[in-house]
Amino acid sequence: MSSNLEKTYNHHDVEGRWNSAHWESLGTFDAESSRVIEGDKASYTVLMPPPNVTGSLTLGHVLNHTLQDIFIRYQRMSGREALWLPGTDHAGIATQTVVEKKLRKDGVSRYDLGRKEFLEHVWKWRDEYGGLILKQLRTLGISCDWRRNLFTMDEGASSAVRHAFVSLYRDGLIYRGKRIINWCPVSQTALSDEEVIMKPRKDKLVFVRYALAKRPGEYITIATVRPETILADVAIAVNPEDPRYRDLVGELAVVPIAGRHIPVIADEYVDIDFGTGALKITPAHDPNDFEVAGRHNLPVLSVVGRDGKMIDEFGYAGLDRFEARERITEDLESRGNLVKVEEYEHNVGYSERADVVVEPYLSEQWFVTMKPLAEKALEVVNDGQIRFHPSHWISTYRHWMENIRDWCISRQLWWGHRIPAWYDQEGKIWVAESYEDACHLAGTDKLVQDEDVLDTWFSSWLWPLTTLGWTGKDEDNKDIQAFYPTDTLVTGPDIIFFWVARMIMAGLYFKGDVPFRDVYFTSIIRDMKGRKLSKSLGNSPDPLKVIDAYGTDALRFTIVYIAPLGQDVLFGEEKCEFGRNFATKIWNAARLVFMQREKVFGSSDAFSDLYQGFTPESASLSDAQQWITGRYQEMLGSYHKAFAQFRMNDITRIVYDFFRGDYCDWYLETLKIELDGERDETKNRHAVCLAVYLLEGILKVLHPVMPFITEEIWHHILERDSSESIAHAAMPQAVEGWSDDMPKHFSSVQKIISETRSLRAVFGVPHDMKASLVVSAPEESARRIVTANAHIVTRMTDCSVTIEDGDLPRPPHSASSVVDGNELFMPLEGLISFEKEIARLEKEADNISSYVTRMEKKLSNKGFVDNAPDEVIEGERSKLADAKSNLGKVQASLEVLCN
RNA sequence: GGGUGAUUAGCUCAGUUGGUUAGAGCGCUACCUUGACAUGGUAGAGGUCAGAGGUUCGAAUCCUCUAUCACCCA
Repeated sequence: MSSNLEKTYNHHDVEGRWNSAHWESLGTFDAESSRVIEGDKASYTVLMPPPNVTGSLTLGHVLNHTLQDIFIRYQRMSGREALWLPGTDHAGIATQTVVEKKLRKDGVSRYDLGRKEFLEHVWKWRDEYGGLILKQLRTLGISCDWRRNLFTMDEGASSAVRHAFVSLYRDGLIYRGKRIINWCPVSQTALSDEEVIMKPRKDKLVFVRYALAKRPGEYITIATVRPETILADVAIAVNPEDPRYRDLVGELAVVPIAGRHIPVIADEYVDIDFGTGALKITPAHDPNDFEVAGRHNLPVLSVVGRDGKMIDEFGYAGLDRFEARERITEDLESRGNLVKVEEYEHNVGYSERADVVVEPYLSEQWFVTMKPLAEKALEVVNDGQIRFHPSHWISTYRHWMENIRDWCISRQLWWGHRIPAWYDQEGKIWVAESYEDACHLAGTDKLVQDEDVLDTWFSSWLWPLTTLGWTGKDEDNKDIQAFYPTDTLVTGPDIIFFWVARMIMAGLYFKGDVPFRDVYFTSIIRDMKGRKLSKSLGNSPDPLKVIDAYGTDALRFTIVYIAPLGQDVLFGEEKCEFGRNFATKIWNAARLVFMQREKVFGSSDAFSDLYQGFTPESASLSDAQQWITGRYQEMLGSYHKAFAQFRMNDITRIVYDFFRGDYCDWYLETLKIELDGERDETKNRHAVCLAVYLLEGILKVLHPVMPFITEEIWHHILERDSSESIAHAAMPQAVEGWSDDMPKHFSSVQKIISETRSLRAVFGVPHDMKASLVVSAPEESARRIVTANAHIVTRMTDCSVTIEDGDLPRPPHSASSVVDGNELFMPLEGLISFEKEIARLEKEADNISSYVTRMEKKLSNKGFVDNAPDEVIEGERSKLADAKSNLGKVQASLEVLCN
């Protein structure tokens, strides 16, 4: 006999036993293209969003990876060749920063070491610490094919990056140009627009007057939040429609401090209502000004350098830009140019990694032309080739795609994929996949490679291809044939532009097909006060500590249960009590079932022989058994439907409700009673088989969410080798029509039990006192059902049960109630103050009669009767009839009591 | 300024195409530890479904406006 479970559930034991190393050594979660190509299995592929190699496990990862694991395990159990592709990304800025910081402690800068030696340090760091996140992910019990783990800097992935760059360049979609880009003065690199976070910031709006060169004593006043860039002004612009300034257009203004003469120009870009309506134009330090300057053929002057310090010729050089701002404001005041200063709150761009204000900076950078890529990528989402869950993200995606700007992909870093572009001695650009190829093209070996590296996302956007072994060079390998396009992508909505959109572009461009079919956007996790989790707030719980305290299964279950599709999640560690309690409940329910199995079956073989061929269809079922089997079928139906609709938290809800509400609270209670009362060995054996059968079904549907505890209990159902896994068991399917055909007798028994318990409680019948219950049922069929289940009613209510036909006069001094047209009486002789019962019945009668009034009004409404569908009207009529009959019975009870 | 979403019990949230006397968990109250489980069981209290209009025989559900909050993009 498979032994019973330990008396108490210990998640450390169970989760230790079925750990990742165990399954990895067995290859349990490895997927093979041969089983798809040569076998007839359908494939199902999930791409892990590569966590940052510098990262450590967060609750966001927990939610995200749990969801991916749920999808992959569900599909694996549903018979598909399920491949989950893991990996990490090299996180250019973050990693380089971490390593530089470490070196700085030893007083060494990357420039001291030189590029080659610095990169050796980074690789060393990565080998030492980069595996942390992967190790932590394994504690989540996730079922990826770890053999295929990929790092974006691996040779295959790097080759793919070079290939992608070269193809895009040759197709004219990559170019190099001098543009205003977002510059991070701390990391000293360019950033893409997406890496800039807009944050509200309080600044001073400074009003400055510029003297007009040809009109002594006259001024034009502008408003700016960046007075330090006045030194780089090349014009003052006004709106051509603005009557205040019309006659000033064409005049020359004198730049304060700098003394330069600049023109007053007219441009529609200027907002008449902002500030004074006159705008200083500083093309080197503002992208919009840059465009204005372009339209008017104005020069471009810079006064802020790479490190955010001034580089002007007017005495501020070397000052930080914010310091210079203060100083210049003071100087403007002393020179009489300062008109006034206003407090001003506006949105300012900060660099994502270093959290400093980005500086618009004019420099030579590499860009990807996005428009042609975006058009196709938008099309496949618009026409449903790729589906978003929840679908409202389509609008955000569309908006971005329709207003897309070119992607700045060069970074002034050392850690990353070096741009495969070389310059010859004339400065001509040669783009090729290798130095040799470039020399060949250029006809010289005197080439110098571009110093910059590519944006990390330039490798991430190839992730659906590189994880399957695409290097850009070969024909499709077997993995690509079998597993591309992938199926489901689970990711946070915060990287919809960074990653999701760009992968779609890359998939279409390089492979001619979408990279995935469904994108599930996860919830964003916040703390109990609704604040974003952040290290600086100290409000992000350490998932490993939560796992230690509550168990992985508990955390996984809880976080999915509380994460509704498309809404933020408020997480507090203590919420995991919910999942932990649920796990304990499962454990204890299984123990009960196994105890009963031990009692009924003598030997392991006897049980296993009967159980292995057992189906509910093959047994003759009691009312309770029919009912629970029907409920099980309904549960399976809604479970699979929820999966098909990506309603992941409903899945946990559906299983939870069935298990607790139906299986434990009702069915297992009746099982105990039936096994106690029944002397028929065959019936008992069938009863146990059904209980185990349903338990096994529950374990299977729960397994994608709680892999550990379900594995453990599954191994106690039959003797199974530790190399076997429930992960490869077949997912149960609902039997068509089962629950429609099954009589629902037990439902009325449940109602009688609940009502009787309620009567006992409301009247305070002492729990240790056996009461008696009289069921007066007018229908013969109802009497039959109650009779058949009388022993269950008795045990579950602590009442002796008498069944009478409907003519029974009310027993004296009885509490009463009505269920499905049957009257329940509970004689309270000598126990209870009757006022209490009278009060209760009066309240009840009030409720019912107000309901009756409403229904009568509704049904006498001509509009309703004429317009509503017949079955609705029928339904309302029968509700009214039921209510009236209940009301009559309650009133009769009242009369009896009052007399 | 443009867009997206939210507002239901003290708290966190369900409520599937309009047709229930609006549900759950946590918390609260009362009672219950002899054999699965107190990380539990049974019963109970608690809601004008943000506000105002509208559509409809009928609105938590559809429409409009308002308020508050959150996020995204300028």
